This record gives sequence, C-alpha cells and structure tokens, in this order.
Amino acid sequence: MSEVDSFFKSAFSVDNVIFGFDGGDLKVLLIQRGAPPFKGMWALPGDLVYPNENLETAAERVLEQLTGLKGVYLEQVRAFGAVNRHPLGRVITIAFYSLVKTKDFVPTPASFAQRASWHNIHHLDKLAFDHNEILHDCLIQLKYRVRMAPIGFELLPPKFTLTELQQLYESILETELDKRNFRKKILSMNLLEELDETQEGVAHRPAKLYQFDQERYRQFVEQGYSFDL
Amino acid sequence: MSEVDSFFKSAFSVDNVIFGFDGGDLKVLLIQRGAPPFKGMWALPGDLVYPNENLETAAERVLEQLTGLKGVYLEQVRAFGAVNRHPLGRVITIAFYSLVKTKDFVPTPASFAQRASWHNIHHLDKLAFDHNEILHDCLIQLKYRVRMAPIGFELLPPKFTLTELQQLYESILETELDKRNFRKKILSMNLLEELDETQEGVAHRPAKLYQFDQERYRQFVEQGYSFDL
DNA sequence: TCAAAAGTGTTCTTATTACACCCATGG
DNA sequence: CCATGGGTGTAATAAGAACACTTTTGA
Repeated sequence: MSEVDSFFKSAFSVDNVIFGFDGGDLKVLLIQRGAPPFKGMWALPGDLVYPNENLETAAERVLEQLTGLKGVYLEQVRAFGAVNRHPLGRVITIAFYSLVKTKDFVPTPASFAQRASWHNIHHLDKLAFDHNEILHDCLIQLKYRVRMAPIGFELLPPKFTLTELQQLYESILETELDKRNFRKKILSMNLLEELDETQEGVAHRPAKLYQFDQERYRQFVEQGYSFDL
Repeated sequence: MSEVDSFFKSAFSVDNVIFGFDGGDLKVLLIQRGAPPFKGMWALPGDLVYPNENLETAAERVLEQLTGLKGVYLEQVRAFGAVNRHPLGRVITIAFYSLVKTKDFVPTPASFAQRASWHNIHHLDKLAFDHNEILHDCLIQLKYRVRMAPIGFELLPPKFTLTELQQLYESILETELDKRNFRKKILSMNLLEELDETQEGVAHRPAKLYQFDQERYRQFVEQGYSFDL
C-alpha cells in the first residue's frame, strides 16, 4: 500500500449523545450493540458519514433513524480521533449532542432492532469504544450551553411548569436552586408566556403552565440581549 | 467503485489557528499557499493527519514545522466537514487553536518556503477554503476560554507588566477595561507573583514585572477554585 | 382535614462599576 | 521641567443569596 493510499484507509463517523429529561434525572439514549466489536455493550448511536453528506446531516440521520424525530436541537462538540479508539481501523468520530422531548420519542424499527433505551446519565457502565469520554465531554458542553442560551426548553414539552423547568436545570447543572430566586430570574427575562392553563390530574394545587416565546427571544437577541442564567 | 470503498475516498486534516500578541492587536499566523488550490492566497497552516497519528499530535507537528515551537498551548475547537469545503475531494478538517509568544517564533525553513507572517485578526482578506469561518469560530472559542482559564499568559513573555496583561485581555475580548478594577481583580486572585524587577528602556516611570504562578494555580484548582475574569 | 406542592417579598451580603490625582522616570 | 504612562482607593449601584409562610387542590 502506498503512503498516499494509506491516508485514505480511514473513515469518519458521527456519534450522537441524545439527551432527554423525564422530570427526574437527565437521560441519554443508548443502543445495545448487536455485532462486534463490543457486541452486547451499550453505545452511543452513530454511523459512518456518507461521502456526500455533511456532518450535521449525518448526525440528523442517525437521530431520525433511531427516534423518528426531525428538526431537533443538535450541536457539534468536537472530534475524537485517538489512533486506537476503534479496534478495526482508523475511525475519527465527530461527536454531537441533541436535545429531545422524551414524550415525542417513539422507538422505530431500527431502534427496536438495536434495543434502544434511556439511561440515567449518572449511573452508566462502561460503554463501547471511547463513548464514556464522548458522553462526558458532551455533558460538559451541555452544562455550559444551557446557561448561555435558552436551549433547556428543547427538553421540555411546549407547555411546562416553572417547577419542571427548575428541576431540569437542577438535573443538568447538578446543583440545587432556590425556588424564589429561580422564578424571579427566569421570569424577569420576559421570555416565558404565562398561559391560562394549569396542570391537571395532580393531587395538589395545580401549577400554572408557561411556554417559551421563541419569537420574542429572537427579537431580544437582535437588540443585543444575551441569555444568562 | 464500491460503496464501501467510497467511504475511504476521504481524508482528514488539521488546521491550526496560531494566535500571537505583540502588544497591540491580536495576531494570527498565516501562510501563503504555494500551490493550487487557492495558490497565492493566505491560509491557516494545516496538513493531512498521518494514519498513525493522533489529532493533537498532527496539530503540534504543523505548529512545530512552521514555528520551531514545542509544548505550546493547543486546544481543539471542532470539525469542519462541509461536503464541498475542499475542491479536490472530501476532506474533513479538525480545527485547533494555539497560543504562542511571538518573540519565541523564529521562522523555520518550512515557513520561509511558505511565506508565513502575522496578520491582524481584524483586517483579513478572504482566506483559502473555509478558513475565515474556522478562524472566526476559533476566536469565539478563545474569547470564552480566556475568561474561564488562565491561558492568556501563554501569549505573553514570562515576565510582563499589568498594563500588558490588560491590553492583552482588551484586544482578545474587544472591550475596554478599567485600569483600577482590572488590577484589583487580577491581583486578588493571588496567581501573580510580583518580581523585584521593573521595565527597562521606557521613557516614563517603569512598571513592575509580574509572572504567573502556575504551581499555585494548580493547587488552587485542586481546592476547587475556578478562574473567572 | 390532611398531604403535597404552588406561589410569593424582603433583607443581607457580595460583586461590579465609576471615577481622578500624584508618582517616577527619561529625554 | 515636561511628557508619558505607572500606580492607587472609595463610594454608589447592582446582582446574588438566604430565608418561611400562606394558598389551592385532590384524596
């Protein structure tokens, strides 16, 4: 094999850390590998990038094939390219994370075939490849981004209570927040619209529902506003 | 060509945004391309990644071949992989930025051959490939990181004045800082050691020289401290 | 009437901003 | 003795942290 050829004996893939939130802890969607290497182990969903496919497109494809979801929040984190990260050859992978509303997720045939399921982000075994490291870095990136941009809402249903929102931030940031201070701050941003609806079916005083006003946020950004929690 | 083969008709490269600071504006080290594509245009230094080479190693190699420098601060930003970003084929590039002390830079034969020179980061023409976009993203990353970690010192000589440090932050962050407030804050971190030396050869009251105490920073981090400017 | 979570303000503390003059040196 | 940047403190303002009780609903 010539030296030039050897440059092309490599491949690139995308791996997608799909985050979800069910009201309790932050979750990640993993698949159980059905073939070697690492057969039977849990892994991040991923695939090789097609020759005429952009990286983001590949990550969206992986996501849609597994969950049926399109148009989901997706962000690249970085490339992982250690020489021996893949036992079968040189594979550089580009890591993305995405934020989905768990209730929208309906397992697809592809995901059944691979046995996909949500895992608590803080109770994970050893994953295939270098996926623990990838997951770790994506989580760090999420913790940073969630404070700098209103992306947390991507993990919640369109209508949510302030307590749900607070619990979301608490589980991502791994910290406890003061209820009154949190509400004061988030409401003072004027990005939440209070609805004329309340929770139903709860055995206590029902909470007001809110929705995030995407259009107003866009206008604020144009005027130089920057989200900061 | 079979479909499997086509996955391997791709290559990956690294591109390195090398930042420097000469007391005035923030600079970036560019090379003038000597061969097509984009012959004659200025570009980021970069190269294909060798089959048995880690991404960071490749970025360090590019840097050393150009500048003769080793062991400099280097950080990955992200991958750029638009299908048509390289006119000759599918090349995914991993962008890094590095921080060097401009006085240490001695052009190497390799850099002469390529005509390397420092360019003001805010007065750039159109660069080769998607390098303007890469540079832009690396600069954004630097702006963020320089406030979260004591990496600014990598751009200064070991001994520096507080005014030099302030000017460095002002040029990276593109903002003006109040002299007294800046000094109060940076000195209150207890990360700077005041030396028994002063500036020489200046036509005014000479400033005290300081150096960054890397070891003390390491200890503080162990105790949970996190740098925040 | 009880349990469970919703909702609501004020005080204290800390961090950030704004601001102007004298000092030391070389030419 | 003049020009140049070095060096210094205080007051005002804003942001963040701490904290406890009443309300509404379903069971």
